[in-house]
Amino acid sequence: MRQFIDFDFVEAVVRAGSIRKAAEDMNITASALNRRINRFERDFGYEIFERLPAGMRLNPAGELLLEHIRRQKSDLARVRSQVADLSGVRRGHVSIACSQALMPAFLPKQISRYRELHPGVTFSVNTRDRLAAEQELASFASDIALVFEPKHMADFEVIAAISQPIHAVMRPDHPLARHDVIRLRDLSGQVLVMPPPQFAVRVLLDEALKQLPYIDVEPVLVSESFDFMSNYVLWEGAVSFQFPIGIADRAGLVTRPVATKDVAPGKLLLGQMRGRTLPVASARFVQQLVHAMHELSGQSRHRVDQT
Amino acid sequence: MRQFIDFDFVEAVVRAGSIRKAAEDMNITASALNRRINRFERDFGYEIFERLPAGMRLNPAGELLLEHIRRQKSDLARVRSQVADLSGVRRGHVSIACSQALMPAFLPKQISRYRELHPGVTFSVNTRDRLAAEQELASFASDIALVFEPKHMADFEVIAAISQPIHAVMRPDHPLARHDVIRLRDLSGQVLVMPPPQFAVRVLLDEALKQLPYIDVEPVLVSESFDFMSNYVLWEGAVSFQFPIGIADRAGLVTRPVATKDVAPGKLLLGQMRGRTLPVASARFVQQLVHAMHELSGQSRHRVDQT
DNA sequence: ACGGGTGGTGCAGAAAATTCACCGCATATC
DNA sequence: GATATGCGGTGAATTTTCTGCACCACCCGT
Repeated sequence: MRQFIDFDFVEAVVRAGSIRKAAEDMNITASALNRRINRFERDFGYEIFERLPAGMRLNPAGELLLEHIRRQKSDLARVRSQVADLSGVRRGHVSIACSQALMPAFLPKQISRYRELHPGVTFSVNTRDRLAAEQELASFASDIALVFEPKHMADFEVIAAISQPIHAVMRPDHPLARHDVIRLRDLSGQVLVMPPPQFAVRVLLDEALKQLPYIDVEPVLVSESFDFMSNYVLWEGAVSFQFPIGIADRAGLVTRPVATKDVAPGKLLLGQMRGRTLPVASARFVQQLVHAMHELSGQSRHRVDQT
Repeated sequence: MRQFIDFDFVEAVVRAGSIRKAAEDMNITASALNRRINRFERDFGYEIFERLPAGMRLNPAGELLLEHIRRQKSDLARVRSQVADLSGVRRGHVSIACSQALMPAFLPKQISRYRELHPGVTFSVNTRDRLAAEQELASFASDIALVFEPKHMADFEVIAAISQPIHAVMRPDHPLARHDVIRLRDLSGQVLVMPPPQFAVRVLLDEALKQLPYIDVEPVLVSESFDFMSNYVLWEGAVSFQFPIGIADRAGLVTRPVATKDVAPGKLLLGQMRGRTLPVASARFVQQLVHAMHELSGQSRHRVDQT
């Protein structure tokens, strides 16, 4: 879009930190960029950059403006997507920030199902922790987020939530595999594999273990990758943990729920930027996700009731 | 702002209905305007105008885009006002759509008081009925609305509300002037002056009169102008009606409240476009209005309690 | 058939943006 | 303390973009 070229230049300067670097990024002379920025500030009525010897930094006014620019662009994208929908083209792009557990099965399945209906829609999916996901929503870098136990920030609007009891992952020949439900005390003395302390699975486990200080449970292996942890369990007869939504059916591994009276279930939250109107494609996909989550929630509740 | 020139041109074409007329309005050649519009549509990716033999009309995509343009401009104005506030300039503009009753005393007083603190802030005030006021909010033509008994539409967000018992307006020598409170039955046989049926005062009176069909009350004079009605009462010994907020102290006229058990009081509502973040100047003025309305409500309630 | 309205186009000249060459300045570096 | 490097800013020439003019094809009501 021709009109937002000045906005683009402002953003480039913010990113690069100096006019000369930004000019190089944008394939333009520093001189020309300098003039554009100065003219823009004159038009806008206020300076938006601090001129430091080392380069340019946004001042508070600039921060406000940058926020406006981002909101504005995002809104235009929404309008364009609605217009596309109007002419029956069904195009668009959906960007998602989510936690690891959605990667093995849930999101691939949902996205492929959605693309069967609307092949014109493209996706970007990135793993982000609770905090990073929320920041991406706030900066309009992602449309929707799907994370466990996010710190509830003001800008995070929860669209749907489901409860996910933690499951233990092990080989079929593991002694605990005979249990239908794993109690916390069963873990005493077992070889355990866990994610680092800030991960939702670990937070919930640690919280529960604080109640039973006499039990000896220390992970022998800590990793940020659930994929790696699952693979490791195949080799040493160890026990790993994961939310059921993150468990891909894999030969050689079985999963057993951990009793929810021992360990509180994790909350998976689907969220967006508060007050934002999502583009058509994203809004549709959110609808599908909400539906899928409700189904899942019904199933898991059913399973829990059986135990 | 340099960047929104294309938006301005689009709006001009929408207003004028044809490129040639719009070109004249914008002091530019039709040829140049035509190119701009075509280039814009090419950049945007979709046609936004229908080319008719008679001229140009927005298509649905264009409607969507126009809405975006308006929202966008309004948001930029808000950002600019916030920035101005940041640098301590205290500038800005407040546009108000309100009913007649606010014109004689309330708004002049409030605006002058506000401008004593912030002389840099300018105002525009227009009388609008309930429906038109809400439409102005929705199209961002007005920041705030102050109307009686608006039809509650989805986009109208009520910020504050006060109750206003209807008052009768008459000369001091009128027989009813001896009463402290006017009962509905007292009006029987009097010479009455009323606004047309859609006005809030009239709606409330008609509603009350339906309960007492045996009373003979028909206005001898109907006018849309409360100012005119008040003036007329000075000449013929008639009775007119108005909300107390709309009554300017005027020599030769007295007002008496109509008993609220006979006629329901009117509701004066202060509102804005739902979900919108108002510019700093408007937001401040709204705060002042809310305060003033609360004070007024306290007074009137006090007065009502006395009766 | 006509006159007045519409949007659209080729081309020459006007206007605006970009480039290139510099300047002054503050900060690192030796 | 001299030097080198990076920064933002400016003047003049050049390139790109845009505008204005004349004109076309079209539709409509008379």
